[in-house]
Amino acid sequence: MARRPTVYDVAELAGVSIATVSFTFSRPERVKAETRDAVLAAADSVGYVPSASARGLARGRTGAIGLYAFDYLLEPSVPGTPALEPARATRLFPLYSDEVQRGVQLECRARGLALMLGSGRQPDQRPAVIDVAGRVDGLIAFAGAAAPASLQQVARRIPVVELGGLVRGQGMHTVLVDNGESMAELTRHLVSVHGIRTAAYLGDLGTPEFTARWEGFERTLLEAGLVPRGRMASAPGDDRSTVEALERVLAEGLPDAIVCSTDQEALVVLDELAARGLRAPDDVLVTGFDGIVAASLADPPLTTVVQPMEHVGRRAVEILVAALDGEGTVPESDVLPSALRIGRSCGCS
Amino acid sequence: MARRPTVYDVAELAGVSIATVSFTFSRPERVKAETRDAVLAAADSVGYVPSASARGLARGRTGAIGLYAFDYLLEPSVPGTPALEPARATRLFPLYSDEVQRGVQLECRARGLALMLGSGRQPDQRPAVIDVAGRVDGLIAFAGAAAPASLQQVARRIPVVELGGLVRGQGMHTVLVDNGESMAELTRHLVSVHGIRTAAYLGDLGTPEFTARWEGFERTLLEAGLVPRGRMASAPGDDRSTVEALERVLAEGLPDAIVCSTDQEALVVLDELAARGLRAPDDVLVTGFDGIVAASLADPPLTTVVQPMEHVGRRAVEILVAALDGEGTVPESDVLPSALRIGRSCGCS
DNA sequence: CTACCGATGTTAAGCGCTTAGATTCTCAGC
DNA sequence: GCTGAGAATCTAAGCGCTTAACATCGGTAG
Repeated sequence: MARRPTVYDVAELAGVSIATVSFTFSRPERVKAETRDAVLAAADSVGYVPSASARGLARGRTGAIGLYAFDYLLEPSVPGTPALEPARATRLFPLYSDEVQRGVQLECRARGLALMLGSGRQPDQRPAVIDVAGRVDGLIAFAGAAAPASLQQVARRIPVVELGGLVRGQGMHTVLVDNGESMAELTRHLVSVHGIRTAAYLGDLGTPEFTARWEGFERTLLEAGLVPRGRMASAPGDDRSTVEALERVLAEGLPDAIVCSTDQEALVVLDELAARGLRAPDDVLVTGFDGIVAASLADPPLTTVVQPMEHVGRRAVEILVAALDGEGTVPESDVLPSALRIGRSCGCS
Repeated sequence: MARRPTVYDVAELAGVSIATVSFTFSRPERVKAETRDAVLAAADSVGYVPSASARGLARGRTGAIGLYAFDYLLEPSVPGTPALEPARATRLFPLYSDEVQRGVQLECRARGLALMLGSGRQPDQRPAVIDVAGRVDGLIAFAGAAAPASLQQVARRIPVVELGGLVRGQGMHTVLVDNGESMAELTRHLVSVHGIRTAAYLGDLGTPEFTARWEGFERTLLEAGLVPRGRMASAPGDDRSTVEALERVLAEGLPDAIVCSTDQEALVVLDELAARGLRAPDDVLVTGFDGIVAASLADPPLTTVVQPMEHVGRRAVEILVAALDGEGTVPESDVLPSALRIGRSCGCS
């Protein structure tokens, strides 16, 4: 590549100072029309591409926001392999985070913001989230994707939205649904409509959202005078852990219902049950949480709580922008509505 | 926000020069272990987040690559609206570009690269692709998303992969499938298996890929001794144009088959046919191209050409990285395999 | 004719980091 | 104790852009 042309090259060619070149782009009204045209012509002719690094350094802001996500650790699908049919393909994509990311993207587009994507796979030792944070004016992170301490450190400098996180201090915000109440509603459905007496729960407590789901489940059963079986540790995206959790559940004897903390886990459960000749809802009721595409494509379709994923993403961007614009009243925490979606996995027709 | 701490702050606190701070992060082996620890401790204590702008400016590279995509112009889905069922929801997401983007993302993650997303919605007047280009070390763009001239300008400075584009000059690369042959194969299927005599084509010629598809279709019909009806202009994502194209087709009389340049258009065609009391494949055969999720969820499932979308994205990143590493032999153009997928919309069982 | 003004440009001082090259330390070898 | 070679660290010159502050140039009002 040839050396990148800079403002100096453009200025020289146009016969003006570099300040004028800069003003031509940033505040055209301060430059006489003909001068402006000359500068633009010069810029075109040398192929001027302004350096965002230099601009960011000089201005103190980059004009981009960052999204820090999990590291999926997916092995690449093998080329030449026949494409999966949709019920399978959608197990991998789009998942919860993909739908949220889409909302972030759409909102960034609408606002003319560039979006920087990062995740945990950086080869170096320093926390990768710091790396992303250094590039942007505001950061959105999925709870659990970055160490809370790193996030708090970042929040001291730029506004941070931790999706599904707790607000712990200045500069931190969160967007989520009422996980506890949503899970409670789902559980009440199982109790009052389907009359379950025993229910197992699969999921972990890695983030505040997950904790709230478990608590909503537990609370509801207790309120109904039922005794929840303990929680079996299982993590979305880690099928192994889910299978093991299910095995432990089955070892205790088949409950009336298996409530999972996410759709992803519930889908694994459906598969594993099938592998053992068991079927939902005939042998046991199964439910999920999130409302991902694959949930409705499953057989039977999952009964689940649908999160407004696109809006979670959009709202996060809105909050960031508000915080960056220095609006006084940026909410720390924003709770969006979710909706119970009845499929057939809970025994409804 | 407090003023961001800089290397100077860290250096002062650790009692070293800024150079040492810098080396601590970039070449730790050049710094004595205890000094290093002191610097890291100081960095932690002040909450140091290195500025990527400054680093990028000093180093001459940013460590990020860019993806420049279409501007969907989607209106936000209204919160509180009941979620669409999957056959509908997947009409909006994930589409071709989303699947490709996913490949780009996965490959970037695997390589520890940050990914900058941009699209045409920037409020200012200068070409938005230039803006993205200024932020990254290499750029991937969907053909048709950015003006060819802008892309060529960018390619003079950083490597560019135009997905589905033509290579026009130094620094430009492309990744695509053999669109002409794939479409020909699809068309041959219609001719030889289903014995069609007349076929209409819906699509535009906006990019080299689209042109190749049309040519593959036209050529195959001619080879079979059939006379292609003319091409009706229609664009994916612009349903209005597709509906109008279909109306023009119907005005000429129902052909045996309607071949669409993309799945998105074919799905609109299925809908519109249904609205007129017509049904594929009974009344007319319909085919698509791309292999998006919605294509298999349609009723009837679309017969289509499946592109290796994830791999298109991955390959683009690989090419960029190779070009950035200055490897001698970076292919200008990379043709990936595609596969015919028979659904029921072509009349197969 | 002078003083003043707005419009248009220019000068120059950074922004926070990297990195040649210079300097200082440390310590083995004599 | 002295020397020399690395090792460790520092000095200082940018990287390309923005922008406050200042200069210039008609034109106007008094």
